[in-house]
Amino acid sequence: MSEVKLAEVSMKSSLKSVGEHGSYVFRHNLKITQLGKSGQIDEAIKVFQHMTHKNTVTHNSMISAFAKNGRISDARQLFDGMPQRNIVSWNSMIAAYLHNDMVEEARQLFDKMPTRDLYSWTLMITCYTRNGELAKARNLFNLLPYKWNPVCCNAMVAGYAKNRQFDEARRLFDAMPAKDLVSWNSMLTGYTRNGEMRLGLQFFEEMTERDVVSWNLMVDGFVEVGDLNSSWEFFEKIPNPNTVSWVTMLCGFARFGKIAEARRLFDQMPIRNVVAWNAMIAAYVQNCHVDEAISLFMEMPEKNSISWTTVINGYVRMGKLDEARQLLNQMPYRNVAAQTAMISGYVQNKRMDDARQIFNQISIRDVVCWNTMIAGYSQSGRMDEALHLFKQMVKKNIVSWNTMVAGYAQVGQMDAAIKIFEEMKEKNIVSWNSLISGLTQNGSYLDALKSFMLMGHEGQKPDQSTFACGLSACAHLAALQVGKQLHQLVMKSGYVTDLFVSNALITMYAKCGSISSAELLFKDIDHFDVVSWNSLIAAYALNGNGREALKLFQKMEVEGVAPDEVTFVGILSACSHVGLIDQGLKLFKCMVQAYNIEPLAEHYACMVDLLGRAGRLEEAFQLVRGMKINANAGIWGALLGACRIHGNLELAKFAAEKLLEFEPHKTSNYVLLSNMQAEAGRWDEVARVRRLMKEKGAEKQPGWSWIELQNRVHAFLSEDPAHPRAVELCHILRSLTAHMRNTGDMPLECLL
DNA sequence: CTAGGGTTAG
Repeated sequence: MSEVKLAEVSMKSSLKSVGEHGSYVFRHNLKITQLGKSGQIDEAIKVFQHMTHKNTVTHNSMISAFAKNGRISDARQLFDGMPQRNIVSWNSMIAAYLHNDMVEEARQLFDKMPTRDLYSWTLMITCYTRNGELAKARNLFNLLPYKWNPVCCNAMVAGYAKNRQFDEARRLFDAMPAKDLVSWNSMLTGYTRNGEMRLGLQFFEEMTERDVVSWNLMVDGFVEVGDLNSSWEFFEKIPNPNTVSWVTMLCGFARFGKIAEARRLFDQMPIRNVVAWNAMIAAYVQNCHVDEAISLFMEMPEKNSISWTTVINGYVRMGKLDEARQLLNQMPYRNVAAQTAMISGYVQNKRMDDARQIFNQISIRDVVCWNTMIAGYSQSGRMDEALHLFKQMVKKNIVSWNTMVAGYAQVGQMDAAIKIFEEMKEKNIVSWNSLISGLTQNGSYLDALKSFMLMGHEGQKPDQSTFACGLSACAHLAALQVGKQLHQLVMKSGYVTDLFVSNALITMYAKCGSISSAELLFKDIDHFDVVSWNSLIAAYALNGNGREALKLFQKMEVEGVAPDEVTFVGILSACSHVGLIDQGLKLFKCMVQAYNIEPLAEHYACMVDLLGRAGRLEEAFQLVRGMKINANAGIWGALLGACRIHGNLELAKFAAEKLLEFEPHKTSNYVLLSNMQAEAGRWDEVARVRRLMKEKGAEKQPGWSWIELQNRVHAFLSEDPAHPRAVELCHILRSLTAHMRNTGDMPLECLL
């Protein structure tokens, strides 16, 4: 009721202004609309602010101008502060949200608005279909009194078609009493944008009337599926190609590296607008011709913010950060996209302080900008700063959440990662993969597999990354049966050809001791990479088949595949396991001299192990002392182990002390040292080590063990009374230990 | 001033 009155008042006031200042207001309203459409938002604001008389239409025009330039919060502020609102004001604000992908806000406004018209309903239907909520869109559509209005109907057809509901779209399309060109093109868009070019072509031939949009859709559709020949064939047949047609074809060439063809098109174009110039510059940037991009940028008559952003991105891609920064500084109206490109450049080069400086300059930041910054901090391991920004963010999207999960996982803070993951309202495949890969990388293999299962229950299908992580977890658990099941799933899913997956499969079979399956898989791979070779080499090394590992290494050299640092970790450990001391030393030398690979801590650990096992402790120690890099726990652990075997107490003490600097909480290190002291009868030292252990707060870490039974992985915590069959288990274990003692097989813990 | 297809470029 009150709204009707309000509308009347608004009507009266606008009639009044027509009388007194009519042409003045009308002129300026039009100006605002034009400036808004052409991207000159600052000019539009100036006109708005200087107007002496404004009416509701003035405000509505300004809302649309803001919306078209991404200034959604300004639009809303204006909407909220308007003296009077009519139905167009509401519709314009809903449209503003729709065009800025803020479907939820649009819906809230739609629910609140006092009266609705055809515009409102059509807007909302589009909102729902953009969000994939087709049922809700259809419900609205069915309620409409004027649903056979072609505009409204087209919105529904387009919604179905874009969401691959071709049958529903077609049914509605066929039922339409009055079809226009947009109706036909709406259907066609569904096919071409979804890569269904067979159906698209069929439909295109059915069309009684076509315009340049229809043709452009076909050209772009063929580009999308990588069929450049058909694309070109259609492009040449377009009766009156417009700039969009030319640019679409140009981009098609650029995407497939045909830069000369793209340039030829650019030169032949009858009209070159800013978009065309930008497309050509982007074509050069995509194909790493930054110099050409720059010279074209200099030449172009009129530059917009996209032109600047493209060349800045070009420099960033080539790692020329200073040049990029210079351009950014020269840019007349710096926008978020350009600034974000710069931030992303700094982030990639771990220059977080420079990135932060740019970030702080930006007044209105978008999600991408925030996410880039957060990703930068998490990739640098600065999770506190990442979290600080994350909490400050008002509008987070799924990428923001995923970045945090991955960041915490990377620095080993899995509790924090899980907490963020569980707080997520919406999860996608990346969210799950971040969690599962985090669990795998941090040694929680069982939880990784559990999450893999849970993901399936929640309706998310695994992709190549999920499979690679799941298989890696199986490898570490030596869970052959579960691994085989994953293999089955991989084959059904069609990811068998993925190199990461194939390599993970090889490693899984190898670590589960099924070396023949690993070999079989290796033979089946079409295009292997160095990782495939490494996987099988490591497989042989792990299974004590050092000679086979070395043979494979030779074969790899014969086939011209350059080994990398991981390859050498594999073959050096193979040599160590089999006791090929001289061979190992030779290969180590060869790695440095012939392959120019700087030895990593892992390589030194292998060498220490190799020399240590052979009793050449002094040599091993000299090797460690001569290293350019810092020693790590692996190296000192290997040395300590060797000292243990050969009873060198002095060196053991030294190695143990170093080792405890890295792993002060690991009980087994103290136990090893204490046992050695005990064997030597140094009881005072034994007591000292025990004391040290208490001081450092090292506690006995519960040992997890696992076993596969009937295709399920069962986990056991040592001294776990909670296990339903603990008593039974202990009984069996005791008899097994006794049996092993009798037969001479010593259980592991008796060796310590 | 607000709604449907196409807007190709960052």
